[in-house]
Amino acid sequence: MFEPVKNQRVSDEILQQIREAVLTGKFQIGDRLPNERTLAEQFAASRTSVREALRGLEQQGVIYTKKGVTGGAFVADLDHRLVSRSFQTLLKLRKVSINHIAEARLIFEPEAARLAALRASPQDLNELEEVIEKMNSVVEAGNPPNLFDLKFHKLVARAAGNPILEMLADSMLEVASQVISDLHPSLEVLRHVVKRHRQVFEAIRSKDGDLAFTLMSQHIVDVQRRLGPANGNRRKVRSK
Amino acid sequence: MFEPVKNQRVSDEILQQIREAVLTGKFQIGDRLPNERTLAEQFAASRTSVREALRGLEQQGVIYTKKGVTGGAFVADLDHRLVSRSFQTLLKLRKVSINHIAEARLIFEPEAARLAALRASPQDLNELEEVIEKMNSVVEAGNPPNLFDLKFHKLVARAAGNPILEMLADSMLEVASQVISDLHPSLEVLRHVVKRHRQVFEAIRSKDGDLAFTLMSQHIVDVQRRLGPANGNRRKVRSK
DNA sequence: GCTGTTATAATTGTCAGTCCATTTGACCTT
DNA sequence: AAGGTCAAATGGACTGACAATTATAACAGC
Repeated sequence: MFEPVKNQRVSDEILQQIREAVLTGKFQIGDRLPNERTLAEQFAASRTSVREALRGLEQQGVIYTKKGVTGGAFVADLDHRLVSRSFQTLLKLRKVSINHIAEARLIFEPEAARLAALRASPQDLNELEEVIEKMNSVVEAGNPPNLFDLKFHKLVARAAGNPILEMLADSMLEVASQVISDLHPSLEVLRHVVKRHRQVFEAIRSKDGDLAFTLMSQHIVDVQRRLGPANGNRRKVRSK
Repeated sequence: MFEPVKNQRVSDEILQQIREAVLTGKFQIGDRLPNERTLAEQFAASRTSVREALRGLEQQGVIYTKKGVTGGAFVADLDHRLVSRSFQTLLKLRKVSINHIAEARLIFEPEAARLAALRASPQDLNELEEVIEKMNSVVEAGNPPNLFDLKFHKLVARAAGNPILEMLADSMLEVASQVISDLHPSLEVLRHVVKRHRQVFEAIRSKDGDLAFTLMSQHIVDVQRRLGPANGNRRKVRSK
């Protein structure tokens, strides 16, 4: 019924005002905010409070800061990573199991592959191919290819042209990859993964959405099956 | 090739360390962190830097602070609201459209319904039924039922037994529902929604996953079709 | 014995001021 | 020209002090 009269910290009030100014376009992407001392003066507050506000905005991804004479606080170009980061924190803190992630991936990634087949730009295709080849050479050199494996899946999600799918992929893969890389898969397994990536890529390139969907599905189930023995209770559902 | 030797702010280093400690469970939800002066001492840094770190963690939703003698920084029980908020920020900045949300819903909600049919507990079923009836009476009384509509979809996601789906539903639906409620749907439309919810519920209760999937799919497409005319540029892809 | 009031201590919140570090561009020297 | 030096602007860090808030303990009055 009644609102708290005034309880906010000074730094919160400042944060709010700057955030609003940025969100309503009073500052454009890349614009530099007034320097800390000026802001403190304008808000009739101490530099300390201004700085605390700026740290908060930085964490929100709204601004970034640079040092030096040309430095200052600049308006950042917000993208889906903003959501990704908070979602990741949530996943980590809530200790979501690897099985839950696998299940969610199995829902999203095949659809992402299907959409990618319909929407991928030439540049998307180039990047996909490039990352597959990189993974291949790293694998053949006997090194762990986690990063490129990850990147492939992220690129597919990006090619799907829906930032929500992209942010989902980013969040879940980031969390899952830590677990997966701990398994130290064999050379044979890794070669198979590369092969699968190539197949998915070909399906996307030839705009065969259904095929891309199916292949991605199989790929994820494959990898998941390999993880399976390590943690028992997967796929007990679906059997119906 | 070479990494930057050391560039981080003191406050960032502190933020990182505390965040890690919380994420790895060294501090449990509700635990109180040492007070600012102690932290400053432990990190061999000033209180200012510690405070900047705390402001950052607060924005991440990892901690919250209270004043007074029993006050301090406490590990927060992170929930979806943070993700929702960043979602809404992106929506405001038009980095995400309502169509993207619709597309994502169409991917995961039917699957959630299928899983719910297989996994829903008796209590889930009770709650689902209850919320449908509530929505029905609100609709018949001529009031807007946004909250109960929302709740139904969230409950389905929860009944699916995968916290990731639940978090997603919580974050995305919040945003979607605002847009939908702005359309002030007619009594007729609302009655139809209630009917559809009942059908989905029946499918879940009778453990018919495929039926639940199909019905939920249709339901979302239905609602989406009604939104369609209001904002032109949906489905412009796919046509190729 | 209960109730309301008053100290008191712990803690965050805020401030002003100082100095340091980094970065860039202007100026100067060779 | 090339390279070095210096000055200025800016964020980064620290210090010490005080204010505001909150729970608890002690106390006074009835």
